[in-house]
Amino acid sequence: MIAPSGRATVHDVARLSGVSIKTVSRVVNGAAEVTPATREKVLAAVAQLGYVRNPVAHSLRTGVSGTVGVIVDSISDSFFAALASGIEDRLLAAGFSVLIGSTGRDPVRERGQVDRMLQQKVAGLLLVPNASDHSYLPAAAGDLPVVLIDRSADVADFDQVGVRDRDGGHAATTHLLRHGHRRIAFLGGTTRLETVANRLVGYREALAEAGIEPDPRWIRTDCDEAPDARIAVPQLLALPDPPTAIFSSNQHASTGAVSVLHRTGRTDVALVSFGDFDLAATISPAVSVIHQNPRALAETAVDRLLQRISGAGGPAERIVLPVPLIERGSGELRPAG
Amino acid sequence: MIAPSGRATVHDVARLSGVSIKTVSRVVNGAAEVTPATREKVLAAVAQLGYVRNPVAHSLRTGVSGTVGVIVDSISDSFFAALASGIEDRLLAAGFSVLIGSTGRDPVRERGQVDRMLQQKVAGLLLVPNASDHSYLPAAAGDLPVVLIDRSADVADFDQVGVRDRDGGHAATTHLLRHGHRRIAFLGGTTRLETVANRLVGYREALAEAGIEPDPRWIRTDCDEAPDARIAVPQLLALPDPPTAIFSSNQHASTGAVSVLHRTGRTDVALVSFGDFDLAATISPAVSVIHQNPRALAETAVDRLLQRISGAGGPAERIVLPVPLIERGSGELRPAG
DNA sequence: CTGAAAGCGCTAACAG
DNA sequence: CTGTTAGCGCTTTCAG
Repeated sequence: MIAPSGRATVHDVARLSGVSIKTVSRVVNGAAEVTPATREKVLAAVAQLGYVRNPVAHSLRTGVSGTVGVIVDSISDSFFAALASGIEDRLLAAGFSVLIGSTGRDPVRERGQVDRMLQQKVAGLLLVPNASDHSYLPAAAGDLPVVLIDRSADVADFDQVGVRDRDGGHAATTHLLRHGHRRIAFLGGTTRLETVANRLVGYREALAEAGIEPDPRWIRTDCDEAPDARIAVPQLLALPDPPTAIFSSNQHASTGAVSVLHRTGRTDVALVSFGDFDLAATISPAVSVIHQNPRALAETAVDRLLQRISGAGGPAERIVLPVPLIERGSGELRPAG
Repeated sequence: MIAPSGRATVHDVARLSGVSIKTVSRVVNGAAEVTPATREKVLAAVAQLGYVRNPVAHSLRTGVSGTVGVIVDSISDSFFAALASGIEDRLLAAGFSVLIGSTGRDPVRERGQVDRMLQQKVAGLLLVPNASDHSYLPAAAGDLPVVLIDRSADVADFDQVGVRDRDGGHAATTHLLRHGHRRIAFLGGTTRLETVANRLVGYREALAEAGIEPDPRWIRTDCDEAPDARIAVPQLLALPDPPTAIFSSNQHASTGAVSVLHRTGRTDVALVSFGDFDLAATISPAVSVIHQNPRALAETAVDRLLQRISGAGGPAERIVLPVPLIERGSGELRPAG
């Protein structure tokens, strides 16, 4: 007969096993100095009562909990959803619970989420920071382990794991150049996000290496969402000397671009997307992508956070993951004529 | 000068405002019986110290927290991601934090997530139950508010909010029949999930009303994921008298079906998808869907949970949301010939 | 209307 | 190696 979890307390276990509550605590927490015999007795009582440590009391006493806070732009966005999912899997395996929050890219909401999680005494924080002032973070976090994901904040004190944005932008653009394109458009969101800015730098560098000075009208940094791209792409294609290829630097712009290209029968326009998306591999032509692997990002970030939580120190580190180019067809199209 | 949140305690506030900690507690919790004058003094001290109630201590003392547990099949699945996102938005607005967990449709993992959340003393639980035994739930949950989402469990004690699965299946099939189809395939996952089973019932009923006895081979209940559908659809189309239309009862099967239809040039096959998905509206032909609105589901479920948390009783209720049919093209294709 | 004291369940000193 | 005592920050009898 197992009692409902969480009902029995250390006192119950102590009484049943005939030891003091401290000894119970020691056994439960795996402290070394307990006689095997006593340990057995306690463990038997624990099993019999179905005793589970009350995490709330534990947290109040120790000041930390078995919960990690995760803060992303949006939970429904496929990239962040995959990221959050990877994080949850790995944290669960390590015995942690996940407190989740979204910012909607609103700095005020982000701040609120951070504060809320700090109050909950999370054991660590995984944060995708917005493009905004983060000077509050070091003081707010104190010595709480924090790992920044994807983007970095404007403070240097934290571990950060991201991807080679600039390399990805460079590789995508070079790939299109190699397939004969000279007029290549850039689609992306606000360059206030360093990731976007870096992808744009990679694009510019690749063009410069090919001796190409991009027409400013090719560069659209107003495409944060799919509908933006559905407006931008037709405008690009209506230019006097229209681009024959597009490097889309985020998945939303990519899906917008794909949909409008398909709808207008312009599937001859080459396309490389930074970030994979649903159906990218199966529409025709399939979309070539720079693969920003959210699960790898998740695992790397969690592992780093767990290191920190377990006290492994060292200075703040910046881990940068490579982003392979996956050829699927759309990026290998050659310009007409 | 505001102190870092969470630092000051009731004692600090009491000392500064010259009252007892109990009075501070009363003011902070909005209890009625405090003199306006004292209240002002306390509030001033609270503001000055940047006092924020320690939720952990509060939770230990009261037995509940300001956190709600949310358990879904998968965080990365677009439907559940949208659902979780809607839940988070609405709970945040109500001042609650969100503890999230996924089950991967594994009953053991589900049980573990539920237990973990109960231990954390969540204020309520939002659960998408798997097709499995839930007899443990009533005892485990005790009087904790629980709202089931999308699917119901095999126990009757809980509120549940879902959609009209059978109506949706019926409407989708009838829609295809009206456009001249007689041979309509059903694509779906395991009928152990009541939602799938009900959609299938709707499909069968609609066919029966049209005097059609479906060929058993038209009915594929082995399509839980996109790749399954990519295998099933070509097999369906290779039948002697192949279906001219498909009712796909989940988004994954739908994306799989779409991709294989496009790749094989069979975009003449009519398709209605239960559940919307990315790009459904913008590929060609655009995919007609039965719209299973995850945000509406989220809001309804959260509202019901908040009612329960605030003590509004009443017997367990089953709330069923309608699912409109959105015509986009693929569902209005007529059979060839 | 307000305060003193007890205790939620746990862990950390400090003795024994 | 083990037990006693105190206290994390909060709410809550029960007096005043």
